[in-house]
Amino acid sequence: MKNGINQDGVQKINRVLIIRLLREAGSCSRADLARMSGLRPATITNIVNELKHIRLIREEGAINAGRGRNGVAISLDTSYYRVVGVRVSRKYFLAGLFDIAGNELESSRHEFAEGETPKERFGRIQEQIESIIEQVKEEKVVAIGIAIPGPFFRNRDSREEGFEFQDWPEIPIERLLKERFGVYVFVEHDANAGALGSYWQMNVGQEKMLVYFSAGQGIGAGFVNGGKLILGALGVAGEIGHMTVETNGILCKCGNYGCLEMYCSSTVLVNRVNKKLTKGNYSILKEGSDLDKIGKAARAGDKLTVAEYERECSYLGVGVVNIMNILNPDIVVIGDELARILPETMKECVLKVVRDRMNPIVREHTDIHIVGDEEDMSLKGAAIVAIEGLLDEPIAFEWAEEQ
Amino acid sequence: MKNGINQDGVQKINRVLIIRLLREAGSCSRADLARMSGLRPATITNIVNELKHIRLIREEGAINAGRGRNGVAISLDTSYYRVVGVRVSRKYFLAGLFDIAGNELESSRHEFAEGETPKERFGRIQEQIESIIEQVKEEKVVAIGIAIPGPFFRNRDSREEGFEFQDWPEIPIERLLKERFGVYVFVEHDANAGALGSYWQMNVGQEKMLVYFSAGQGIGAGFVNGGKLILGALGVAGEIGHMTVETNGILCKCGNYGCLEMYCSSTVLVNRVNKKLTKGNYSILKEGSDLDKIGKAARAGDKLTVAEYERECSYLGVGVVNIMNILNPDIVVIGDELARILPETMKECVLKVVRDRMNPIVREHTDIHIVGDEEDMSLKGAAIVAIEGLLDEPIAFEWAEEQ
DNA sequence: GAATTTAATTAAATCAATGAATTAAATATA
DNA sequence: TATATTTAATTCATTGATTTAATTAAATTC
Repeated sequence: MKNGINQDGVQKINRVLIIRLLREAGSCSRADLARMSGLRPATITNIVNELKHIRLIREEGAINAGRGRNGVAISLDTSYYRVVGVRVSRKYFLAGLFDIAGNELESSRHEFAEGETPKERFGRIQEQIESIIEQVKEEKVVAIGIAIPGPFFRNRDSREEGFEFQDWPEIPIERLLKERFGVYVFVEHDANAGALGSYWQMNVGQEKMLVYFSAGQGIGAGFVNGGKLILGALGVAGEIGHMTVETNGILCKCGNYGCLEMYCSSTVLVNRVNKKLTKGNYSILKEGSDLDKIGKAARAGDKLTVAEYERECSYLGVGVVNIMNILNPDIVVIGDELARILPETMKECVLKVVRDRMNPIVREHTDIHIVGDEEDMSLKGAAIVAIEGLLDEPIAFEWAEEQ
Repeated sequence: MKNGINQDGVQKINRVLIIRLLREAGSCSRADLARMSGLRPATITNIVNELKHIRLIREEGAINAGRGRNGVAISLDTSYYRVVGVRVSRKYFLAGLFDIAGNELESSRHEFAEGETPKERFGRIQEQIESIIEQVKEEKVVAIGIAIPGPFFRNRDSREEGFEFQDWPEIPIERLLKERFGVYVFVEHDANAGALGSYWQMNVGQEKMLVYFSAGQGIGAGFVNGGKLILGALGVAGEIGHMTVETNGILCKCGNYGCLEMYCSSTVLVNRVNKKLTKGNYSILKEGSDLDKIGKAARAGDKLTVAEYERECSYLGVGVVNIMNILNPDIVVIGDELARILPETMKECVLKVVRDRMNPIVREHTDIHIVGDEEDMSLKGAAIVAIEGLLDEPIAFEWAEEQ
C-alpha cells in the first residue's frame, strides 16, 4: 500500500493541487488559490514562489475583484516545459508538441504504408519525435505521451513492460522511447487518452464524471472519475465496442454476438455503404469508396450515405444510453473520425435515442458533446497523459533539479 | 475544492489508513503496519496508542514471524462500537446489529403488509431500530446505515435532503433518523451497499475493482473502484437493469426497449413461469405461484422452472459480459434473491455465457462469485456504508470525545 | 550463553503549514 | 485631496505530526 503521508507527501500533494487548480481556473490570484484550496495565504505565497522558481507557473497582469488591492494573476507558465504527444492509429499517426497547459503548439499527420512492418512504423514514429525535439530550443521537453489503439493490457505493477499493442505486441514502446530520449514516457489506450484530453479541454472539475467515446475504426471509451481514469483490472476498461446491443445479433470476431462495434464504426460504415453500392442503389459514390470519399458524400448530402450514417449514430446512441444507465456521467463527449463526418447529424441522432430511451431526470443532468472539428482528442489526450503522469509521479517536483 | 492538506489532515488520513489496513489484514503487528503504510515505526506506535485509547483497535496475542522478537497482534476492536444496518426492500425489510469490522451480530426480517403506507412502513423500521439500540448495553451505537432500492437521486452537495426513494419520495429518511436517534445516518442505494458489503466480505484491497450485481426484483449494480463507490452525477450509477441487451426488444416501463430487466429479474421469473403454467405446461407448480414456491420448485428440479431460471441467468450473463467489457473488474459478485434460488446453476449459466462471449485474457483475470447463502449483501453493506461513512467524515476521530 | 535478528518505544530534531502582525494597493467616503 | 476601509500578499516566530537515532525488549541461532 505505502499510502501513509508525511511532510514530504503533504508538500507534494498541495503543490500538485495548486497546479491542478490553476489548470482548471486558467488564471487567478494567490488569494483565490487560498480560498479554493483551503490552505492559508502564507502557504500559498510559499508554494507559488517555489513553482514560479521552477518555471511551472508565472505571474501576468492583475485581477480586479472590486474593492481592495488587486490580486496578481497567476497561471501555468506555458513558455518553458514541453511534452510530445503521439497518437498511433492503425492507418496513420499524429505527433505534436504541447505546452504544460495542454495547448497544441504544432502537430503533423503521417500515413502508414500498407506493407510497413510494426518495427518500421515504430521507427518512423521515433524519427518524428526526434525531429520535434530537435526543433525545440530554449524550452525543455520533459515527457512523451503515447495513445495507442486498444485493447492493450497493462501490467499495473511495473509500467515498464507487459502491455500488448494488438498490432505490435513485441515492442516495449515505453522502455525504448525512455532509453532513446531520456524523458518520462507514458503509454495509454487511445480512448482513455481522449477522455483525459476532453476532461482538460472542457475545464471540468474533479467532482465531475466524464465519459469519452472514441468513434473510429472501432468503438472505445474512456472514463474519468474523480479526476482519474478508471482503468480496470488489466487497464482495458472502456472496451464498449464489445458491449452486446443485440443478444442474438451478428457474430463479432471477438466471439460475442451483437457487439456495438458490429453496428457502428467507421469500418462498418465503409463496408455497409459499399455493399449497398454493389447492389445498385443510387448514390454519387462508386463502389470501393474509402472513408474519406464517404465522408465527403455524406457532407454533400448523398442520401444513401447519410441514411447509413444515421443508422450507425442511432446504434451509437444505444451505446450512450447504456453507459448513461451504467455510469451516470455528468458529461459525454463523442469524438474521432466517425464524429467528424457530420457532427450535427450525429448529435441529432444520438440525442433522439437518448430522449426516447433514457430516464428524463438522468438525461437532463448529462451534457452531450460531439467533437466534430479537426482537433484529435486522443492526440491532445496523449499529451495530457504525459502531464498527468508527471504530476502523479513522485518525481514531479524534481523537474527543476534536472536543469 | 478545499483539498489542501495540513497537519490535521495528515493525521486523519494516516489514522484512517491504519484502520483500513487492519480491516484488510485482519490482524497484524505494528511492524507490519509500518511496512504496509510506509510510515515509520515510531509513528505507528503513536497512532496505535491513540486508536487503542478510543477503543477502535486492540491488542490480542502475538505474531511469530520466524526470527527475532514477536510482534503484538493488533486488530479492530469489535467489542465496543456498533452500527445498525437496515436493508429496505419493496416487500420486506431487514435490520441488524454489526460490529466495527462489519460482522453481523444479529438480524431479523420483517415483512411489509400489502396495504401499509410508506409512513407506516418507515414507522416500523424506526421501531425496529429502536429495539435494536435498546438491547445494546455496554457497547456504543455510533451510526445507522440504510440501503434502499434504486433509483434514488442524491443531492451531492447537501446529503440531508434531496434524494428520492421511489416508493416514498416525501420522507427525508436521513434527517428523521438522525433527529430521532442522535447518531450519524448514511443512506445508500441497495446495490451500492451490496458492492461495499462484498468488498469488505472478500477482503479486497484498494487496488482491486469490484462489481456487485443485485439480482432481485430488478437488476442493479454497484461499483467499487479504489476502495470507493462510483456514484455518477446524481448518485444513480449502476442502473444496469436498463442496459439495452436487445435494441429492438421488449418495451420497458422506463421507455427504453430491450432492457436487461425485461429478461432477467425475480419479477420476470414469477411472471414467465406463471404464464407458462396457464398455457397448461407440465410442472409441479400451480398457477399463481410466488417466488418462494417457484424457488422451491426449482430446487426440487422442476424442469419448466429450471429452464426459465437458466434462461434468465443466461441473460444475466450477457449483462455480466457487458460490464466486464465496459469496466474490466477484478471481481464480480452476484447476489440477492434470484441468486439464492439455485446459485450453482446460476454460476454455470453465467460462466457459460462469459466463456462463449468474453475475451479470454480479460475473462481469466476476473473472479466471478455467486452469493447463494442466506447472507444478504445489501444488509451487510448498509452497515459498511455506515462504517465507511464515519471514516470519510471529518468527525471520525471525535468518536472518543462523545463518551 | 553470546550473537544476531526483529519489534517496539523514547526523546530530540525536522520542516510544512499556520497565525499574527505588517506592508501594499485598490476603492469608498468625507 | 485626505482618510478610512477593504482586500492582497508577505514576513517570521510558532505549532505539531512525522521522523531520526538511540534504546530497550524479546525472540531465534549457533
